[in-house]
Amino acid sequence: MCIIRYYGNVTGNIAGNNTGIYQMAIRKRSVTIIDVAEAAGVSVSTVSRVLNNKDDVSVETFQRVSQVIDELGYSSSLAARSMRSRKTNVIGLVMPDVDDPFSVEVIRGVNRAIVELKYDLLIYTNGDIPKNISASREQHYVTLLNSSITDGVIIVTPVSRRFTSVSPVVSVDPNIDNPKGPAVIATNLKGATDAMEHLLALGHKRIGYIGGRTDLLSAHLRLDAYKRVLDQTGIPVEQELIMSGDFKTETAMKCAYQLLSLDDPPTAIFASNDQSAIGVIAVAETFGIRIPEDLSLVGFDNIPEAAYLDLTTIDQNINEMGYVGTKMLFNLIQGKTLDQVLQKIETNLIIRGTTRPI
Amino acid sequence: MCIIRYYGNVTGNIAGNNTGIYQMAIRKRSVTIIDVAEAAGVSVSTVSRVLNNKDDVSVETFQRVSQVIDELGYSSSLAARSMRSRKTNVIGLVMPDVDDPFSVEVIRGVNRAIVELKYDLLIYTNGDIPKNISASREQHYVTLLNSSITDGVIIVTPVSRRFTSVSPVVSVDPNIDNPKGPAVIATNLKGATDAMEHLLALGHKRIGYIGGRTDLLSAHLRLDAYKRVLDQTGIPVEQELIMSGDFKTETAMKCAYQLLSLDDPPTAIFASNDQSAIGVIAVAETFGIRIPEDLSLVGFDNIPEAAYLDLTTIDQNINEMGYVGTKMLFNLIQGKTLDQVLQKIETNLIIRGTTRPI
DNA sequence: CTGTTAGCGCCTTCAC
DNA sequence: GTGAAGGCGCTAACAG
Repeated sequence: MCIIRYYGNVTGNIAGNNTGIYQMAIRKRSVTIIDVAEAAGVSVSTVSRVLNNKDDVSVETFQRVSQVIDELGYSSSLAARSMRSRKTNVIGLVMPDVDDPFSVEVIRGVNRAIVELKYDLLIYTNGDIPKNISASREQHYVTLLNSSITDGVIIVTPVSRRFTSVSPVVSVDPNIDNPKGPAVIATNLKGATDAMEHLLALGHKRIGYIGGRTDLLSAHLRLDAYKRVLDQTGIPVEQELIMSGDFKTETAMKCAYQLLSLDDPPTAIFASNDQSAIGVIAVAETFGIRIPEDLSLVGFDNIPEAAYLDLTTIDQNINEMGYVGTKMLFNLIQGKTLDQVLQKIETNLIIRGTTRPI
Repeated sequence: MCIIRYYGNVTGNIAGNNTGIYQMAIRKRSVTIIDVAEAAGVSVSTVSRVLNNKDDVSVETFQRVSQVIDELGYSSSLAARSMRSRKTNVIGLVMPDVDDPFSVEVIRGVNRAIVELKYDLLIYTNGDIPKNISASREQHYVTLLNSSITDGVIIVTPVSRRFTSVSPVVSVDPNIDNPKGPAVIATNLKGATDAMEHLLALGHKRIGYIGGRTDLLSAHLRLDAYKRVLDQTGIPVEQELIMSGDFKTETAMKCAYQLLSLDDPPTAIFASNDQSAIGVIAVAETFGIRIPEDLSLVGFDNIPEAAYLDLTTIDQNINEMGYVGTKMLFNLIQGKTLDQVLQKIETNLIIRGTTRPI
């Protein structure tokens, strides 16, 4: 008849767990739906109805329960809620690394969509996924969120081709050729081609290249474009002009150092991302090489810093990728079919001050 | 005897819910502990023991179960898990807005600590908390995470003085004078004082000020410092030199416009944050006013962009604030007592190229 | 319109 | 060393 609750009440507790002594009998707990029900003198299901704005509750009851909820500062447990109903109104974002301009831009784009769609956002990261990434770990994160607390997840630069999941999964900038699931993909080939053609149009013939992380598809595609464009123009591809970086400024500095130390140094450098380009700028300065007078430079990504540095680059619309991905996910959650399972986001050449005719 | 499962199996499902027709009988579900138990020919409790590394399981059983877990790609439901046991190994971060340099820096700091502590991070945001912030909403987010899926949460720039929560809560840069709970606080007064003294030391006497969001404590403290330093130096505080901004570049541009349009314009401007300083730079340019030749400029925060702009500013060590806050939270979760409930993070004056003697 | 009942997936006693 | 039973907080079906 009467529901017995074994737990003590704790408010404003800010210290750690004091389990150990009263382990079993007294345990901290927060206000539950039962507390609300008792206080309002109704059943739990009625409270649940109020919580979920069902319309089969009398106005009077609704108000009374609402008031009690307010007074008790009650807020339903996400865990319990999502265990019963598949609908949580939050979407998940699995990030390889939150400490990276690319990721931050994706977050911004996702966030923009979230606000529009009136969803909540849960970003999941273990801080250094990239260092030990694998398909199974990715699957783990997806399962963690999707089988529990989110209505769907967006995963950024995944290596997996497909995911097993109860709820929809959208990949943003997947790290494989032909993802099986819905994905937002960048046009790396076109972007890199544009960059190269821009340099060639300016009359550059000796063009250095600083590569990106070899485990990333985008890096390969950009290098492919570099080679292909040279090939098509009849300019020989020279190994000494191709450096292998890792998308980081520091490594790019070493690459730039090598390139600029060549007997016949390049008159232009295509850095496979903006952070690498930043490394080139730094090194060029120490060499007394002026940009763009002595050296033209093109980056890739168009991260916010690029504008400050007046860097010519390829805008990858990273923000838009997050935005579009979220919209796709939303449609899937709604049970709609996608017009485009693979959504391409166009790149744009942004000509700024680091390139000029030879 | 035999456990009957009413659900169908679905793998690699990427489309939306197809409930509606078989609503009750067939529902998508992921691999559960029961599936693992059946496949391994043991009971669920045994699987649970393996999952939690209990030592009362025979090596043989342990291995067999582990293998099945791998094969099935099973991963326990965060929701269900955290409903039974208080330990989830993930900490929560409640952000006012992920689309903001300050927030991004805090995330980076938290992330750094997370990696060290081998915890997982769940960042929660509804995208536009600042627009409708209130103590009750904050409490809502804290409860949402803490009563469910995290072992503790960090909340950034909260307005609440205290939180009711089962697990520990640490405030970072709280938006109130004397927070009741553990908090990491910036030394806004000292920082702003340093900025002003730097300008005075350079010989500036007419110093303009661009304020921040009036709902933020930090903005008030910085303004206080501005006035106090002038007072102590015997320079009259002039209202026409004090503009009220909102920490945003656009608004700061209007303020800068007004300041520079004065009959007797200031020779220096102290912008209450770097984003405001960026606005000043933009407007000064349109006025043909050179920085630092004609106008000295100091910002506050030292966001990454500040370095590119060669902006003299106050480094608030935002990153460190997130890091320290996370460490504090960790200690609380471990049940330890804090040496310092209020942890101050010192500010530093970073002199760059936007200030010089008058 | 409201209460009762039955689990969601998991962990934790308590038996054996 | 292992299994059975109960319940965490909640929602959804079914009665009334």
